[in-house]
Amino acid sequence: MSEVRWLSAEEQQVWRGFMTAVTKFTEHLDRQLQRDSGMPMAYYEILVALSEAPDRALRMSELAAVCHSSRSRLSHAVARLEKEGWVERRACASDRRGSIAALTGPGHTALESAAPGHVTAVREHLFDVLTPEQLRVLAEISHAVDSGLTVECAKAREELAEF
Amino acid sequence: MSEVRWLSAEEQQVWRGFMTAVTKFTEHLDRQLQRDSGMPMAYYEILVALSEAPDRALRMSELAAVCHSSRSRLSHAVARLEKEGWVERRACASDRRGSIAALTGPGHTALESAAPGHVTAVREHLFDVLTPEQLRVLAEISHAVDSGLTVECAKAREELAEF
DNA sequence: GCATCCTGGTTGAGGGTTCAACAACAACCT
DNA sequence: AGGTTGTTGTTGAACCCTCAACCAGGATGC
Repeated sequence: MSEVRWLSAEEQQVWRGFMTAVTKFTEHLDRQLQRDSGMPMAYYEILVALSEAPDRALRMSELAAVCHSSRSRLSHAVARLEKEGWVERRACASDRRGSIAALTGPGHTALESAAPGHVTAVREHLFDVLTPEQLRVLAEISHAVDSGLTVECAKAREELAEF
Repeated sequence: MSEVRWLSAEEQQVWRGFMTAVTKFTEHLDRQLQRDSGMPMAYYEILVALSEAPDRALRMSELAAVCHSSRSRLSHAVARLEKEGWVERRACASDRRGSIAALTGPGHTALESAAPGHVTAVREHLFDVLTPEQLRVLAEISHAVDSGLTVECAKAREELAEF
């Protein structure tokens, strides 16, 4: 084990500022969606993913990949969305293990009525407060962080594969 | 009500990339801390806040403000931390409603043993993957988003005050 | 064919968060 | 003093997520 590379004072400031902003931002979006449309953001994203898929339907595992969600989480979520009448489950023809989640009519309606408020919140609190240059860099940053984590996952898989 | 300003294709790309990165990043940190130290990140931040306070103690409401947490959440969290033996509650001398949360010895030890792993994860997946210029802009962005939300809160309070 | 392993999906328990309701106290005003 | 209002903190129910365990079904090897 090598020495821990602690954060400098400036780094701590950036770090805390970043976490504060992200926390407040996502909490704001989540609360807006919950209050105005009765669904958490994770569920909104499931509906969006389904609405954009061919036939508005996806296999559970594909849906999980698109939403960056665990299979377990998705299973619970779809159960809840099904009870709400927004999604229905179908059997998968080609693989009898498979389960297909499909957006229903009411589900599509719910999504359409939730979208304006959500998009407005995103625009007002993200796009409206940033300059084009900051947005450009934000895209870079997101990409860098994301691939940093993807590399991490690949490394973890490699380590597992060593045995 | 005016028209909804929908996101353009480029904006959607930035938005989704950003959310993906943030989600994966925070989930990674949370999992690391939970796995290696048995606490979620929210609890780590409570311990940090206490450790930096005079006498390693803070009133619940101040602690909530520092941690950007609701009073309810903090109350539940401190109850759990107390059961763990990491925090203890004391009465507040100047205000009999008040409750003071204080870091215990074991709590400080737990924090010290959790810190290296957490800081390392933050460094590896945030600071190491960004250029100094990107970090500078990230600080700007965080500040802009944060004050955008703070303005929002002030506006909400004003509206309430109109009645 | 069949044993083994892997994948897709679900389930239940445990824990964290939110929200609304509440109790206790402080502050203020008359 | 006494009533009203505001603040502090807690509680319980409902909900969501995580983790580990599990079942069913495909895939691979012999």
